[in-house]
Amino acid sequence: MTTKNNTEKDINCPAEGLLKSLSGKWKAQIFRLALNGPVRFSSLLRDLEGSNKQSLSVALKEMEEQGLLDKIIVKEKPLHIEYNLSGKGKSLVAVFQQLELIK
Amino acid sequence: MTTKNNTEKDINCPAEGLLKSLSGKWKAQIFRLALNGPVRFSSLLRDLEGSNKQSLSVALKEMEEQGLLDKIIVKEKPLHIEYNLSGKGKSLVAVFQQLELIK
DNA sequence: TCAATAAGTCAGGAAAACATGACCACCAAA
DNA sequence: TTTGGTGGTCATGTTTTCCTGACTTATTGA
Repeated sequence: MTTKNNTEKDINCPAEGLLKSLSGKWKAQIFRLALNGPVRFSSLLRDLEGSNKQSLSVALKEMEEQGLLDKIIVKEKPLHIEYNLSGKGKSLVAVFQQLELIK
Repeated sequence: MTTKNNTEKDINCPAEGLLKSLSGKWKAQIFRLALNGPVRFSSLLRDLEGSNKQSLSVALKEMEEQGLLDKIIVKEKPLHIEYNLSGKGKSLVAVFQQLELIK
């Protein structure tokens, strides 16, 4: 149940999976903030007005599963968790930049 | 009410609008079919298994509003309506091709 | 030891998206 | 003049997604 719908549709349209992986109320914004450096659960909760723990938790988990974010446990001083844009995530940046030109 | 959510979010993230414009159960598939030439309401209904009038109607309307599809009334022989990929729609193709490479 | 911060989970409800079936208007062929 | 195709709308119901509030575990600074 980690990844679910690898149905016929994904075969028909490879882009659909990626598209789905960024649909949802908070994912694009999380992605955007992650561009500026590692993001953290609690700071996202603060920065994304109107967001909530549950939704962010789910979004982060899914983005991690889809390989867009890397979750790393920082064992230093205040011991916390960071989410970083993965290689795959970074490769999406170019796509988004193209997208922004279209408007 | 033709275009609705030009809220702060769109200002923060120009790509989000486009992203949203292709989220939804049928839009990617409609887009895909529209690549091969004009699509029609009734043929979409036939070709997209599991689809229904209501959902297609809404999807087509939104894609039209977002400027991805052009709705044209063909006044010839059987008098029908065609949906064609607009210029903006076509410029998205390159983006999708890039997207497919990421997988 | 107490309170705070960080990062969550869980049950439940509200809201949004999607599907169903009935219906409608227009046109054309039989 | 009724049957069939095309392109829908509308009311309603189901399903999915999202939000809320209560609770949890671990770490840490006072």
